[in-house]
Amino acid sequence: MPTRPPARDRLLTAADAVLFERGVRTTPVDELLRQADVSPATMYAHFGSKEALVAEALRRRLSRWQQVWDAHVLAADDDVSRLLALFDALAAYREERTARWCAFLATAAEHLEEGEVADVVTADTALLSERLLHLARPVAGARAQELADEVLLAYTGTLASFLRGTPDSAITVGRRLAESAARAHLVDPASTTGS
Amino acid sequence: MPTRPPARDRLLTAADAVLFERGVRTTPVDELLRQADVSPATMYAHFGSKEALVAEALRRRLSRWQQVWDAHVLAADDDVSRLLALFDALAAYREERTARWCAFLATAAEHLEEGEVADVVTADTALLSERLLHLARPVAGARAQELADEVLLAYTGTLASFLRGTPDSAITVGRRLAESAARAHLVDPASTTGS
DNA sequence: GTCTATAAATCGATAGAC
DNA sequence: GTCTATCGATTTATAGAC
Repeated sequence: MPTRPPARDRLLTAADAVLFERGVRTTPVDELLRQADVSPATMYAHFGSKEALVAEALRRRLSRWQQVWDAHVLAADDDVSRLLALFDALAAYREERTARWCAFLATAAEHLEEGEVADVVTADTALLSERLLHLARPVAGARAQELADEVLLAYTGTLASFLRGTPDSAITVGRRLAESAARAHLVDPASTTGS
Repeated sequence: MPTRPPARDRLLTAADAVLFERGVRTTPVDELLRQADVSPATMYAHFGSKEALVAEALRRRLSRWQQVWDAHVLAADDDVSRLLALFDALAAYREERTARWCAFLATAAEHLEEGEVADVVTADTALLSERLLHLARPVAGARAQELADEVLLAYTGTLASFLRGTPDSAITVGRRLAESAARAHLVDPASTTGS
């Protein structure tokens, strides 16, 4: 018979499930403790603060998200598809993890202060910027930065669209927008200068 | 000599200045009272709750934003420019009012519950959807809905990009993305069917 | 209409025992 | 490592006087 996971894991599981659906600031520590069936003292023994628990949950999210994105980039078979794999990965990721919109942007919106949590949010943006620039290079050459900026904005727009009550169609629209941008760079002769 | 504005106006001014820069939930009523130099009792006599004050501040924002957008649409002199005036209006609006990203999306992100506040957020999205569909009609004809969706997503992406620390370049990138989408529809013969 | 003072509730974190 | 009980701070909202 299956052993019950340790308190630390139960806390992280509960945090991941509730925090980014109900909101980080909106969810009291109490709620996490109830869902994980853990006492306050145990939680503070493991993490030291709510902030630290949130940061650890976010780091796990970022790590998993990176994996999913990687897999979809590898599965794609041409340069444009690899660039747009971001949107396919998003669709897949949203099926395995629940979140109202984007855990990182949501946390950025709620936490102005600097600290451990803000660092993970920054790391997410850095990951997106670097990888998109890399993936845009074969498509747009010397103008890769421009294209990467456009794809990141379309991706960010897709995520924020969920706040407007838009259903999954936002992924389709965002992908289409990014595809238009990619094609615009493909037919542009100046863009292949650096390839 | 200038008469001091009544307490109600001072409260709304302070709310507009602080609430959407520091965050609605993050800003205590106390802070607004101090900035407006108004006592708690007076505030609750006028508005009844923090929620109601926030809602009124948001309604004023929406009203002013609509004015600015209108002016930029009227100033534009062709169909594509009128559609993209949204981004020029945003640039202008951001110079006269301070906000971390978008007052409406930020409020949507912080408030899950239904109520007065959520209604204003919904009204903002409805305003954008309806007007963009109208403005996209002359450009994309029967495919106006597709184009309107794309422009709204690019706009939403521009706003949310501010959370990533992107400076004003987000407006430029978003506008470029929307322009690509518009041009893609212009050269598409199927899109003018309904014009 | 506006004030001072305080109630009432919520929430993050700790003390001390097992 | 984990628990029960509680502290201390913060925050929304109200009571009662002027």
